[in-house]
Parts: sequence; structure tokens; C-alpha cells
Amino acid sequence: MLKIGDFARLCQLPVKTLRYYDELGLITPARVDAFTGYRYYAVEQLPRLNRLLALRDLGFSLEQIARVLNDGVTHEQLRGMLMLARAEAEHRLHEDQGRMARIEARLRDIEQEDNMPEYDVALKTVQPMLVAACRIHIPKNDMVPALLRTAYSETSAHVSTHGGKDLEPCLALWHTTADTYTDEDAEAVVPINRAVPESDRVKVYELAGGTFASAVHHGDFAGFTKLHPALLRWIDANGYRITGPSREIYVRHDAARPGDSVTEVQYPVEKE
Amino acid sequence: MLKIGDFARLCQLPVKTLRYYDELGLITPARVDAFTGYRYYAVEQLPRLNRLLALRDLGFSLEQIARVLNDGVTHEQLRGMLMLARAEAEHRLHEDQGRMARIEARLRDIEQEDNMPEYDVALKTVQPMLVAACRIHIPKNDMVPALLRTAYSETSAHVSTHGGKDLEPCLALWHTTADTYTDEDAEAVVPINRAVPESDRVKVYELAGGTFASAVHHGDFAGFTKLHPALLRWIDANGYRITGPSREIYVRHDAARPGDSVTEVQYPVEKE
DNA sequence: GTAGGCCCTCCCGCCGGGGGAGAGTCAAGG
DNA sequence: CCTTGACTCTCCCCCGGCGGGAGGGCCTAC
Repeated sequence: MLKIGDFARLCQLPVKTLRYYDELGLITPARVDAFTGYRYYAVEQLPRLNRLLALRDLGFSLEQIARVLNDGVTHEQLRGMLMLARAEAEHRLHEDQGRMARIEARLRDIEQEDNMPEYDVALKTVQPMLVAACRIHIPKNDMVPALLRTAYSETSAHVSTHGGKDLEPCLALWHTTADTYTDEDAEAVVPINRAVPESDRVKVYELAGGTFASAVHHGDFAGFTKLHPALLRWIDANGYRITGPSREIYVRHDAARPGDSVTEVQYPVEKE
Repeated sequence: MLKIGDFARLCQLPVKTLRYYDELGLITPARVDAFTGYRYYAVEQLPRLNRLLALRDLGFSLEQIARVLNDGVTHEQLRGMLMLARAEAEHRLHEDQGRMARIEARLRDIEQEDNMPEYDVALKTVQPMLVAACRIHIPKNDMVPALLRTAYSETSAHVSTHGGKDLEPCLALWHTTADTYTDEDAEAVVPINRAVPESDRVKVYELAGGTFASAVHHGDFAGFTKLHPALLRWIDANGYRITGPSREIYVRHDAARPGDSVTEVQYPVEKE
């Protein structure tokens, strides 16, 4: 019979861990002194402990290990657990690969240009939302504000005449990725609180959610256009692929005070 | 001014998280009502929040992010933090790659042979220990028990005559990896509690620690020799490399009751 | 005026243990 | 036989990054 410290030395585990495993019923001492509470282990318990450690190394939780060790588990169940563990490990693997890529890109940024990167790009998951939208064609770049404003007014009016309400903030979808700044295909989108009928100009649908690379600009009126190249560089440097139209979210857009405008730009992305 | 729920929707974070970040001083609301305690955020805070998320995605802890955001951090410091984060991500990456390999190997084991693998192999880190050791040559396999016993007696005697004490359990190092079972080069090793002088037959040194692949056998006397092939298969299947002599630890070895013997076999290993 | 949807603080839970307090136990040396 | 020092026991709090819920206040729309 071994005291807990001897057993701990034998299997190279901290004493605390053995006590914790006892509490969870993973390795119960062969004998526990009823008066002193001292735990006494037997060397015969080593194989079970090795089994425990092997399962732990596979990434199983202690609760799963308890099921395997105590309840006994069929081959099929074990296979399922292994495949689940593999999927989880793979997921973490991909996450850390992405993290590595982002860190490397950031380090390159620091090395190359001596000043900080201008914008911080974050990856976020966006919920789908119900919207009313009006698609417009914009022949020349300087017509963007006027045409968008008109489209928002029209959409908003349509929604409210059908008893709906538009929610903040409104956004624009850019279906043309060309940077010619002419003949652009845009969509003025307004989130709404409930479904309303469509018209031939105003469509109502659920704008898809998903994973987006996002950056925010705060300051002078049109300065947020610089976000697009920054985002595109980031997306390229981190090994993502653009999967749809970009979004500009006009968080605050007061024509009277353009210096206070806040705009978020999002690109839907996917790995690889 | 936005209430916390609006701000949460805007940046796609749970309300709880925003409150937590406020508590940590990461994003303090632009205004807090002194009477009601209501938090009011401003859209101007979005860029800072995006910066926070970007740093979080790199794997920084919230405490580190607080330092970056609040105290401001030099380029050199940021570079250091990034390199540290990269090292950590790389470490986790390798861990999960190893885990994947172990899981795959285990799944293959299940697919191939319909019965469970006979032994569980665990990876463990072993502490270095002070030992007295006697190296012996074993011409033929059936001489192992006798020669080892003699070597242990001799070592033990030498240690005790010099005022030392030997600790449990004793082990053997096998310097020959050949499986011919003839002309083997072994070493009878006894852990001791303090340094004693050497003789020409008994050496005293610190047995190195490190990472070992380990399996345990419980049962009939010589059955533990089956552990060696099992361990070798595991080491091969998981992409490790043997870096030194194997160890047999005679956890319990009572010649009178061979059915109760417990033996652990360890191979020192390294990735790749 | 009232309903229901926000918001507040406070407390507990997760996972896999680590650290330490305060008290009891064991084995060896004098 | 006694002491001493190493060991062990239980109990409680701590880590990170929040999530869940209780119990209460606030705000706005009908």
C-alpha cells in the first residue's frame, strides 16, 4: 500500500490531481482509512491510471473519461467519442493556424511600415436580419450620396406605409467590386422590425449572416473609403476569400457634421 | 447615445461581455447615469472596440489588451507580445497536431483489430533522479533474472555501506535495442536519497528526466515483455522518435507471486 | 396607468486543477 | 517514550472569459 505522495511520485502526477481524480471517481484509492481519511493506493491501480492519462492526452474531458473507465463503453461509442475529439482538435488546429497567420501578418506590418497600421481589422460573426432593400445603379462616383439618400427615403417610406418600422443603422451593399468608381451596382438596405409586402423597387428579405472581416472609420466624411484597401490587404494576407458583396454600415452619418461620421465596412469571408 | 443593448447589437457582442469589459476597464461607456447606473455608449467607441476584438483574435489575454489599449505600448513591446503570442499559438498547434495523430492511430487500431488495444500508452514527463547503477552484460536471455538480481544486491550493498539509502522502485535500462535476446547490455539502477562515492562497478549520477512514452503491465511474470512491441508500434504510429535506452520499472516484483507483478516500461521520445 | 421590455447589481457555475490555512498523523532519531 | 519534521487531511478561495438567473429599478408605448 502506498500513501498518496508515493503513488504521486510513481506516476509523476501532483498530489492535488490525484485527490481531484478521487473526488471525480476516476481513481479511487484501494483503501481509505476510515479514521484518518488517509488514502492508500495499490500498484495494481497503475494500469488504470495509465489508461486515464492516455485518454486525457487524446483531449477527452474528465467526465468522458469517467464514463469510459467506470461504465465501460462499447466500441461504437468509443469510436464516436474519438471522432468527436478529432473534430474538436481539428477545429482548434484551424483556429490556431488562423491566429498564427494573423499574428504573422501583423508582425510583417510592424516590420515594414514603421508606423502602426491605420485600422484594426476584426473577424466577427454577424446575425442574419430582416431588411427592406432598394437596388440602384450609380453611373458616377460623385452621385453616390444623392442616389443613396433617395433610395433610403423611398425604402423607408415604403416600409412605414405598410406598417413597418425601420431600425438603425442603415447600410449599403456593394455588388461591384471593381474600383473604377463608375457604373456601380449598389443596394440601399434598411433593417426592419417585421415583414412588409414588397414593391417592384423595394425588396424584403432576410440578409444573411456569417463571418465578416470588419473595420471601423471615425472622422472625416469620405475617409472611410480607405478602409476598403486596408480590408482587402488584410483578407489577402490572412488567407481568406471574399464570398459576397461588401457592406458599408452608416453608424452615424450627419451631413451637417461630416467630421463626426462613423462607418463600419464589412466583407463576408471564408477560409482559404 | 446608445443603451448597452443597442451597442451590443451594433458590435455583435453579448451584453454580458460589454459589462465585463467595462468592469476590466477595456471599454468604459461614454457616460454612466449617476442615478440609475445605466451605461450609455457612443458610436465613436466602435473603433476602439474593433481594436479590442482584433487583439483578442490574436490570442491576447484581456489583461494584455488592457495594457495595450490604456497604457499605450511601444512598438518594441508590441512586437514582443506578438512574438510571444505566436510562440504560444505554435505550441498549441503542435499539441493539437500530436493529439490528432494519437486519435487517428487509435481509430486505426479500432478499425483493424476488432478487440481493444491491449495496453494504454501515455506520454508523461519524468523528473530527473539521483541513482546508483551497475552496468552488466547479459549473454543469454534466460540469465536476465539472476544477473539483474545480483547487480541490484551489489548496488544496494554499496550504497548502504556508504551511508546512503535506496528508494523504491528499482529499474533497469536496456542499452541494446536489438531483439535478439542475446548479448544484451543492461544497467541495474537504484534511486538513492543522497550522493555516495562510486566504485569501479557502481556508478552514481543523475538519471535524466524528459518525455517518455509509458505503458504498464499487471499480471504474469514475464508478460510485460509484450509491452515493448506495443510501445514501439505506438511510437511509430504517432510520429515520435526514440532518443535513448528504454527503462523497465519493477514497481512490484515478488518472485514468490509472479502473477501480482507490476511493471512499467518507458521509452524516451521526441517529436518527429 | 400599466405592461413588458430594458437595465442594474450580485452571486454561482464551468474546467482542471493550484495555493494555502489549520489541524491531524506517521515514522525516524534521540 | 517523546519530539520533530515530513506528510496528509478537509475546506475554501483563485485563475479566464464569460453565461445563467434572481431580485429589483427604469423607461416607453399603448
